[in-house]
Amino acid sequence: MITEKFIEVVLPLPIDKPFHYRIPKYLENRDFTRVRVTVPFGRKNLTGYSIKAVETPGFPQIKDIHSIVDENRIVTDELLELAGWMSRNYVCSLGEALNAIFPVSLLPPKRFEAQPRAAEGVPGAVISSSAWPALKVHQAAALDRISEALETNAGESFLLHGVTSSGKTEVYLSAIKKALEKGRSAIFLLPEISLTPQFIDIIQSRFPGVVGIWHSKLTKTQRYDIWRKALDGRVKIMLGARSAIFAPFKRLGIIVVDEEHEPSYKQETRPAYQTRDLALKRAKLSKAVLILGSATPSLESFTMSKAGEIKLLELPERIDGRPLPRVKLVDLKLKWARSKILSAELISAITKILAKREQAIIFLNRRGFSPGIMCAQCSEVWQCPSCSVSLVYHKHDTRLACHYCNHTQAWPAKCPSCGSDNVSIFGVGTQKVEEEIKRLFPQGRIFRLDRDTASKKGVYEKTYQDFKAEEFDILLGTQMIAKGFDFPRVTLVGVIDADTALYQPDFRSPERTFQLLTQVSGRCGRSELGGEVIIQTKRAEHYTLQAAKSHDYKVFYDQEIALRRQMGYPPFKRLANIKLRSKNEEKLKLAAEEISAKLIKYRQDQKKEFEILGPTPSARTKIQGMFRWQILLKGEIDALLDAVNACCESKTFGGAQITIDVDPQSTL
DNA sequence: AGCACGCCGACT
DNA sequence: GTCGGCGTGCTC
Repeated sequence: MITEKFIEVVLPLPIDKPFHYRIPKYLENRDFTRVRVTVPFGRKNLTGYSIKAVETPGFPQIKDIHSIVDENRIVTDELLELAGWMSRNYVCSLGEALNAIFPVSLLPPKRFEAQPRAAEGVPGAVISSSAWPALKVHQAAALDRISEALETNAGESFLLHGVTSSGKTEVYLSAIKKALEKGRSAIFLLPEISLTPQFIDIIQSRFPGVVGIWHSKLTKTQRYDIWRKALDGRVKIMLGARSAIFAPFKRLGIIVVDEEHEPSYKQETRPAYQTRDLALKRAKLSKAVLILGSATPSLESFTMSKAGEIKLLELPERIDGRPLPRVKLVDLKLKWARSKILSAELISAITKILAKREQAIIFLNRRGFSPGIMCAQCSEVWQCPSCSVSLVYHKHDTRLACHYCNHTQAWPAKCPSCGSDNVSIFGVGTQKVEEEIKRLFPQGRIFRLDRDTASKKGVYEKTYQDFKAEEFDILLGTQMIAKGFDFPRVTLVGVIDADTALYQPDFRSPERTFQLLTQVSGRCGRSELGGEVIIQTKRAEHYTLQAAKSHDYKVFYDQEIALRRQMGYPPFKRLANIKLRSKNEEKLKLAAEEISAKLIKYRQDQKKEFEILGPTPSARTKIQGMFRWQILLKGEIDALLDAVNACCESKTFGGAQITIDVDPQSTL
């Protein structure tokens, strides 16, 4: 009798169990372990991962495998372990984790031709000898420490803390060069917005022919081509946003996570991983060196460096030796002069730079004209009908717009609740600031860059070029002007309102505000012209603003970490947010209460320790017609994961959809 | 995740 | 009488 062979396959579905298939006779001498296979599942075919061979089928009605996708084993021990870690830590199935690492969308295109493999490990062969500037003393010291770690091969991790323009990039590039000289590969992660053509040019000129650029606009064929080249060694450096952490290198030597504090490193969709933590885990597994770099490290990373889990490397000086710009906090509790938006100090600073033919960047983290519309009679505030947020008045089309969905409506002639026609706007958005600057400085040339003006393709790049060419004097905008822009003639940065970001009801608000203020401040004083930053606030005494004023990360860290400890927030305790959504508000509330009761019972029965905060309606109770509630768990990570696994096993509950966010970026 | 099956409300 | 809502359960 012929013995049949079976394999265990995990599928990219939220089902945490393997399925069994028979290996058909014509495929019986192929190696099936750790390759992608296409299998019949229900009434269609799915591509999954064959994990191991099994002798007996675990199911009576077993089906045959349809086909094999990969010629050779792709799922290495390291990456299988990484997938297992993701599955537990981000509460997803093994198949979902594997699908993040080896996407089933990365299938060989129909017309894909295999190319010859590159000779691996030719030291120095792929590195350009020109254009490598000499390192300054702090940079060289940091590089020495990293080079040592590359030698010892112990999977060491570093936090490279360097002020704006301290030359972190040259340290990264030199460290990558060392890794490549040892025949190993490199992953270089950036927040999506920092992946600019200028930076791509630099890295490609230093490492000609071996850099793979991994970004969201690649076609399927380009994506597969780069991935394939990384797999067989023709690409040695993968440069990209968070998903580049999964580059399939077999001899990974170094991982760089630049701007490691950036919230975009947290994936918001399933599996909701934190790239930074994944990088730490992958570096350990591959015995690779990890460099986390930032001018304003996340509280998590800096705390790890204090505990010695990662080594702190510091670049305390600007590369050009120039001082950081002078920061002035303008207290808005004091009298207004000629404007209700711009303080006398900011007006006089703008006047000066216009006279000197220099440039200014004005920052406000809110687009639109006015973020609130209120009835003066009965205080009714206009909200989006499908999202529980205020509508924002946009002056150019005199409409009210929701910033969470695409709803817009006409300006209300009368208040729907009291009939009064005394409807007024309050608050300030970028459009209103633009109007105000134009009123005060009719001679000044100003451009506003926010999601409304930059929605068309090429506007962002053109604005950059035009501002650089001094086609206008004042660049006004939101978050998107805070990062990466380097203009030598910008000598003034104005922050219209530091308070809204600071007083968001979220535990990370001070951290985000400090990071943002440090970042926008870094936009000026980048040349011999010097620079000044003016921050408008009603809370000038706040430690976050005081620390931003003195450019002192450590002062900020000490204050903020004391609060985190006192309140039991990360990194001292961890969070897991159980998010529930439903169209039916009543059912949602009941489901949330029932899950909460289950959690309380579990905690009692198992004698576990963690806090259960809620259930409560989420800060934005309704988004696009869906009501949202949440239960926030706080405690040791293992206790949280066990509790979530025990109490929220199904994806729906009482008509509500459940998603679990481990280490949420924000609790809003 | 899909997709089928199944059981209750308002329509030609 | 049926069309269709979404609640539940299954997929090797």
